[in-house]
Amino acid sequence: MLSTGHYLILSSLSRNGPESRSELALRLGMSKAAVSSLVRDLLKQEILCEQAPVHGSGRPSVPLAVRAEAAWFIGISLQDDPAIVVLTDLHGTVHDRMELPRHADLETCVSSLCEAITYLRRGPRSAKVSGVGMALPGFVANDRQTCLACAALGWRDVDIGGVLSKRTGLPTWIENDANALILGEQLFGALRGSPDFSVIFISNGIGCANIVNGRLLRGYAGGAGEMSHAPIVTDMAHALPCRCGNRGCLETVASLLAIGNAARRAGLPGDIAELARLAAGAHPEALSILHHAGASMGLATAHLIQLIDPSHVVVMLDPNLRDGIYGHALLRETESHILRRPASRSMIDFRDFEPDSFACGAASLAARYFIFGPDGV
Amino acid sequence: MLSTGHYLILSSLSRNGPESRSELALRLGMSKAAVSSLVRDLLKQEILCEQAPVHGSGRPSVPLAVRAEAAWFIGISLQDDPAIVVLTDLHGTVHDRMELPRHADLETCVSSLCEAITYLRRGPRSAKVSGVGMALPGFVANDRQTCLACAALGWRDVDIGGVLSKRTGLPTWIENDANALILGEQLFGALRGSPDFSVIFISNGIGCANIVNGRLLRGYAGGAGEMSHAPIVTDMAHALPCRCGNRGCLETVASLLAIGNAARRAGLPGDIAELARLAAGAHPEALSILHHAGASMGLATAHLIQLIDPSHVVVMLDPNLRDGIYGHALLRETESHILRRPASRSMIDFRDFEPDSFACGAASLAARYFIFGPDGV
DNA sequence: GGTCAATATTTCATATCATGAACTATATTG
DNA sequence: CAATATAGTTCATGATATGAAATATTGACC
Repeated sequence: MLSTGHYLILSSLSRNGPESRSELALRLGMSKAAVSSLVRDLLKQEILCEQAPVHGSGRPSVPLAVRAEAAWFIGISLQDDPAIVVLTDLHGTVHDRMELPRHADLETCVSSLCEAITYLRRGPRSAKVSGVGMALPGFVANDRQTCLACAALGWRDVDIGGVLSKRTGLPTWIENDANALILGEQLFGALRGSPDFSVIFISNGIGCANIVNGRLLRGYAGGAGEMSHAPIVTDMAHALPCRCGNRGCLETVASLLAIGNAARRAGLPGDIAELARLAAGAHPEALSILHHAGASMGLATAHLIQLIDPSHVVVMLDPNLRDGIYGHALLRETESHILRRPASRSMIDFRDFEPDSFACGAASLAARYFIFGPDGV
Repeated sequence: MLSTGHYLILSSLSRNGPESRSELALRLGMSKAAVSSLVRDLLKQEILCEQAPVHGSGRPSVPLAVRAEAAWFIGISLQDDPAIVVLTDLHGTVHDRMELPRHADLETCVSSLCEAITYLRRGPRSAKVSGVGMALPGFVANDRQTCLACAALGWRDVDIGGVLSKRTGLPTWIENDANALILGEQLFGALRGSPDFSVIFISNGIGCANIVNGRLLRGYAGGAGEMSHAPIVTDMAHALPCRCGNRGCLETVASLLAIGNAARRAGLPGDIAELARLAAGAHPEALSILHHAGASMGLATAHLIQLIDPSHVVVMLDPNLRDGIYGHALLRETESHILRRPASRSMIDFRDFEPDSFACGAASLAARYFIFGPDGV
């Protein structure tokens, strides 16, 4: 069994990349003796490995790294249809994947997922698969087991975590899709280790999550990051009703669904790629719709930046939108509404929608437990 | 010297109020033996005291409490002119206070403050004064010593903490005014121990700070909570220029200064109390100005709630505004733009502006160190 | 090539700290 | 008064981190 000390080492190596025993001791404020002994255990258990020595003056230091093959994880995304199930290693690399229809019926859903999991666990790795994570578009209880509400699947108070855990015999964690995404980014992604950043994704809906002080910002009722229903259109003459009951929410103008609807209302094609092509050809209505959507998104992003002050905002969206007037309006509107920062670089990183992002984030939920331990250092 | 264990006990008692040794052991997950021994030390050092036994069945339990007189703190507010200096005990009760002119000149400012501190430290308490905290309207560096920028005082990169510390011989912490306010509320106030809440104050400027996951949300560059420059007026025909260089910021419509300016532009008195009186008498222009200001404040508050999801939002403002159309518009606009929560109670707590709030918050910065220890448990 | 200085890592006796079990203390209840 | 229940203490024990000294492994310099 691993102790708190072991987990400290593991999480530091995972966050900060390979480091020698001496560097670890310095960073963690522990004695070299303690680190040495803890590392010995982790090497014996083949969780860490030694890398090629680094030569300086004096005895070379031996960087220690987390072994990718030390543990494997299953990640499930119900964010969209089809559902995606992946098998990742401890570095978040996907080694195998499956797509299957997303079933709303709990029993059908669980059986098809379990079948996929059994398939992905085949072979010698089986014993080292350490947990399952699931991302879904909805609210999840604090126990990270129960889905409190999921409009897309029609679920209410569904103990999907408990059921999966019982059927697979593996510990299981459930998360909201945006939260899973940012937790994956924090553990595996380019922004690994950054203590303050945000992720926004724009698809049929709009999702947002924030890491602050190195931890996920959940809020009092788990509703933090609900950018999607930010009151953006305040001119009530133009505010559209939203499914949440209010009017003028961000998602009524800036989501793919909203853009498609607006286009159809104007007699244009509802398909995003086609609409973007029209806009690129200077079609005035298409330009207007996409500009309004992008600027609204930018305004909401400015609110986010002013309130939360992240170091980066990762924005995942369709390349057609990113490269056209939507992306341009988003950037311009954001930057014109935030206080000038000393670093003049843009803090917005566009990123393509990659199909496995959510499933990877889901797998990271289980990996997190392996790396940070039961107390979540 | 106190160990981590001692600070665990101290912070638990401070957060959760008096508890017996057994209750502490349960809450902190420590053995009764450990708690017993740690408490013994703290009693001997007169940091804790035993309260009257509570009788149940079996041996009565002895609640332990933090002794208010165990330590004293100096709190300085430069939030407004005059500056305020208070002496508080470990419970945040003000025992003595002084007001003095707020000097922009560093040397004059420091000398007058030191004089006040010397005066407040007179008498037998002197030895138990453990630290100094200061709140000022500006940006503070991460070391909590240097004021990076303060428009009201014209300061830039002023090591006010270092100077005060050297002159008084006491450890000193500097904070932004809103941050000091919320940290005081977290340590001493009614919301003590709540892990997710926000504080907004409305005076000549607008300040905001948030506690999330039990910690202050500072953001990447210390700029979190900058609600004051949230882009609220998006209709550029009506957006007023703001001192930050943008247009339509919240503070150009909702701050006392902005309200006064708007009133004067309309040929009305700039004084808030008088304006409120006119509005109460149904003066249409006064009503319009105050409604617009309050609704703007409410819109920004809705953004805050949607993004951060606090359990409470404490709003400190002039009673004249709270009880009139401003407060009403603020509440209505906020509630009409947030997702319905299961608990239908309002999450907004109005509170009067009390003159010593900021100085008390400042004192809490030093008290925090005494209670949580150097590692800030 | 040999020696020295520099740095990394390990060893080990020791100090610290929390624990569990047994014990003591002090109440209520009948 | 005995039985019962809960609070708090004592103490031997075990786990864990520590500091200092020893060992290991290199580059630099003569």
